[in-house]
Amino acid sequence: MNYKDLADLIFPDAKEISYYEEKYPERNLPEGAVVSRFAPSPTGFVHIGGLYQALVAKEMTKKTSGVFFLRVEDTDQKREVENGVTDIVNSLKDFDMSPDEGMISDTEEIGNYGPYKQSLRKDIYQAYAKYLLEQGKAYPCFCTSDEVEEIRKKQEAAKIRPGYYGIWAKCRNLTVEEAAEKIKNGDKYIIRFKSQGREDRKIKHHDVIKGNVEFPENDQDIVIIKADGLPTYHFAHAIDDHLMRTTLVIRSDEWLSSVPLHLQLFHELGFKAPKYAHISPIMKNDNGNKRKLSKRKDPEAAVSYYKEEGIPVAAVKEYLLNIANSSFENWRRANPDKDMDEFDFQLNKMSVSGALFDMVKLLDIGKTVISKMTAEEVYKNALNWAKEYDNELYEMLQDKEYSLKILGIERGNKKPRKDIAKWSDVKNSIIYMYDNKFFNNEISYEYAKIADKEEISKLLKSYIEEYFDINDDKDTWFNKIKDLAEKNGYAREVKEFKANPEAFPGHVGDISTVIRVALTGRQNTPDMYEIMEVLGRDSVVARLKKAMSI
RNA sequence: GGCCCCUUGGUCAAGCGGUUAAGACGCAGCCCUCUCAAGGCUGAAUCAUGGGUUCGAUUCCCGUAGGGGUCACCA
Repeated sequence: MNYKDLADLIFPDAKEISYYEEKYPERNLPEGAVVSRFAPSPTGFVHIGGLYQALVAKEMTKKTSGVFFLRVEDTDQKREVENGVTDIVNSLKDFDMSPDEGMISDTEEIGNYGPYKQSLRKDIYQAYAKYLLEQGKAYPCFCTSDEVEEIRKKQEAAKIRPGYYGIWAKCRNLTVEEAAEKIKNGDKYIIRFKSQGREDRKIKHHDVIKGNVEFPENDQDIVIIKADGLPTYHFAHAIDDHLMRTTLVIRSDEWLSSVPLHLQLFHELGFKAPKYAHISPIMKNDNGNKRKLSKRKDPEAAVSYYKEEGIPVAAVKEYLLNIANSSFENWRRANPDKDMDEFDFQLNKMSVSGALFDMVKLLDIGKTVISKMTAEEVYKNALNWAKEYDNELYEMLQDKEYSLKILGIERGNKKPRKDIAKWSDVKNSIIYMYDNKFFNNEISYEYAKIADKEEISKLLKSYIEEYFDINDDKDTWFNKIKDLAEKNGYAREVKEFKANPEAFPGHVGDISTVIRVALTGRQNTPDMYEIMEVLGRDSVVARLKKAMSI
């Protein structure tokens, strides 16, 4: 009995690997095209770090006219979550990052290199496991988890490196006959890789982001096929990224220390290894310590959070791109109106250490992004968001024509208004413009310098009766407010007041504040002239009269 | 603990043997201004630490400290 016989005994039905090698040929792509992927596990919501990786992969493939595909790594059925795949697909879609190839729904996929769901690739992994078995590069291991645990305890007690390797790898030296007998006996087993590595030798590796790194060789006989017949991550990674012809593996840097193993696997399998780019995770400050953004503790770790909060998709992507290549923001300043895809993304410019997540900066980008949109675009996005997350806003926006006018205030000019960072800000910034909201809500008129009720009433009455005309142009309109100020003993100009503050009870700005508060219930608003224009004569008068009556 | 990686203002960071050590967010002040948001200007604030190497170290080397990762039939 030889290795081949043992392999046949274990995987009698597996195909020859040449079948798969022919089925998934080299891709026919232009020189330098990058094939990369996003390969998450469907274990819950998509993490912002995942989106970050996907964005980087997408940038690299787009830049080189390559292929970006989505592969679902569902080899751990215990951890799998309902709708896991759908969540992943939808999250990518939400950020306009759908893959060129791979899963496009829970069950559908596009592309010629599938299946793109690992649980559907069992026969492929087994074929390659059989191939390794035939060559004596893998072997069945009959150790129970208790036994493996036992070994580890001994190692710990003796203070030696833990693991299943060398002399500790009990099943490694079982003869083919012994193994076959156990199998025929019905003993449970898994398949291990028979490592030829030596811990006292180093391997050098160049990571596209981390640069040159040096590790001891891998000498662990890691599991490649689990008891359920599915592969472990390491084995699946080697098989899939080879067969799917991945040229660049972009993944979180927690994988960096597995590189020696992966390289070894590629080598023993006769595959050409891809390039690796290990990305530093996005961190968070937790009582002075940096830690990864955590699914459990940090709501902002979930990409769904950004959708719920209404943070614009473009803002999230630009922020992420900014973390990835800090030169992006300089480029953005120089090219405020270009599409972010025109930025020349450089993988090797990525930071080797993890960045702290900065919500304040993200929101600042959000403000800029929204300030550059047309009223129509703001309307569309806000409506879209409100439909799902804010009924009241959704109702308000039903009057499209009027909403557009409000959203158009101080927009589209050279220095557009920059006060909305996310869609959930919209309601608060426009609600007072709707008469049905304004008159039906309790208004707390908080005046500032001029706070005497009689004085306010007098001023407002005078303004309505003697000055206010909805048809005035802006200069006339403001001159009239100045007239109003002057007539009542206030300084006509702010400068005049500042030069001689004792001479006046206040100035034109204070008068404006009185009108503004009466008109909107707020001390701070966008340009009051535009507000009056949008509100229209009747509403302005009604509002001012209401304020007088209180 | 072993192995590996990292360390420039509060944050993201440029830098790659000689610089007044960019820029952005945030912060403070001023200007503009009918308020606010912006915008303009100005400012405070950084090379973890100890040794080397060198005419000269933020930059190169070693140590120390701190941080992160990894050591599963999880990915």
